[in-house]
Amino acid sequence: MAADGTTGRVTRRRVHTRANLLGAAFSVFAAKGFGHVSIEEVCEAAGYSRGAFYSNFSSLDELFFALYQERADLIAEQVSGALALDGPDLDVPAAVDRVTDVLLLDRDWLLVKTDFLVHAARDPEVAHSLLEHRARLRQAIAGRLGRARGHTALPAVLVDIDDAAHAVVAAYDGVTTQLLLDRDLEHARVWLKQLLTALLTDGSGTPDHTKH
Amino acid sequence: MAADGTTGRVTRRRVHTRANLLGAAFSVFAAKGFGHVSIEEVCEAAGYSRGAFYSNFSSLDELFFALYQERADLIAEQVSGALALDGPDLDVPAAVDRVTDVLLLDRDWLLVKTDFLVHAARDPEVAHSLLEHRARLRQAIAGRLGRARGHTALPAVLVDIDDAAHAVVAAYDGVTTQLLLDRDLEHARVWLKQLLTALLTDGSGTPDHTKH
DNA sequence: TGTATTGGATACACCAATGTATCGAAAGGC
DNA sequence: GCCTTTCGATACATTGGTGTATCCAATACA
Repeated sequence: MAADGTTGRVTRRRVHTRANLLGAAFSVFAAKGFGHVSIEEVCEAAGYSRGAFYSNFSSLDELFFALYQERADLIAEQVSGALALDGPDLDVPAAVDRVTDVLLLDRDWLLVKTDFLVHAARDPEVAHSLLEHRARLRQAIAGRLGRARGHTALPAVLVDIDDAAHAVVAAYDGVTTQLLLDRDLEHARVWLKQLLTALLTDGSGTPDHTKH
Repeated sequence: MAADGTTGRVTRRRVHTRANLLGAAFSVFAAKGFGHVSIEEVCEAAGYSRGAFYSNFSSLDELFFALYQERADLIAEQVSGALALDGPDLDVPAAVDRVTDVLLLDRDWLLVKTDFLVHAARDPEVAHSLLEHRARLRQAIAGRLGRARGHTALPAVLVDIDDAAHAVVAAYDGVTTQLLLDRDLEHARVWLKQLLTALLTDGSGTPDHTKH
């Protein structure tokens, strides 16, 4: 049998090999891009034979999907953690800093994520799952913004907290795109903070002149 | 000989078939994504044999690159046109509207462009050419913003016109990502305008309550 | 510890795509 | 309109990846 949820007997090395395959796949996908990767390459990188692969997954697509889910959950957790980290409210700039660091740290993840985006853009079902992940992120952000409200006034056009959260994600996506091309992580960090500040304050905030 | 610049003799149907191949490739790439497309598929879609392909290009990568260049130039022209369209200065909102329409109109182009991004992210040479294209866009935008200066004040954090142009592109990228997933063109248009307004004004602009 | 069961390796047949080499047919120069 | 050059079609050999079927080894449970 393949990777169906039914647990006929239990397993132990199975989960191990599955994890290894996923880990190796992550590296290979990041390096070559989904669509330029063969099942054999993944197996070789993980140190397994193709038999192991087909025992755990039924296709590359399935593995890719599982891989994305796993990592996306992890990131979502980290972001939530970074947002919840400080006290009951306030200190948006600090939160922005922490989130920025979490989101932009791992170039490999950005690559895989973008591959997945391209994949999802052509498959409504996959797209749905990605949209859900993004919704989760937005909720965490919106919740955090709600707690901080009153301290920082939003610009007139972003009255709605939900809109503000949307804007944050859009800024993140925009900066990600640039970062993928110029590989300038430091600049991306600064830049994302700058963007978020512009979006989340009404302009009367600290006129921070931390320029390139 | 293949596709070298040296014009031994002239041609005529050659340019025609080349254009056909590029056109067909655009559709096929948009539908399936680069990396899931074979040379044969492109040829079949264009109504040619593989001989024709190898006579005009030496690899799929080369064709993809040529395709991107062609379309990117076209878009850049359109954007410049839309920006230059109104008088010597002013009317940022109108310009925003026109540019928004140009940039988000063609889903197929967004798909191909994102594929190209993913491709470029792994190949510095390709990345360089994409960065140049983006720089051209930014220049056009910055120029336009310069002419409009004084009428709309930028937020404190975006003092530099160049930074503002950067922000516009980032907003575009961010909205593109969302649009690829939810396919809601109308919402994306509204949303991009909203974002740009938030970024390009100091918050004292029209409190436009055009909400979803 | 023995044994029923599962996990993964090996071997196989198969297909799809690639790149090349050759040839007939357009097209342009004269 | 002839003849040379170029373009593109066809045929071929080759490769690389896929999926399946079979078999041995590791593992859970008694």
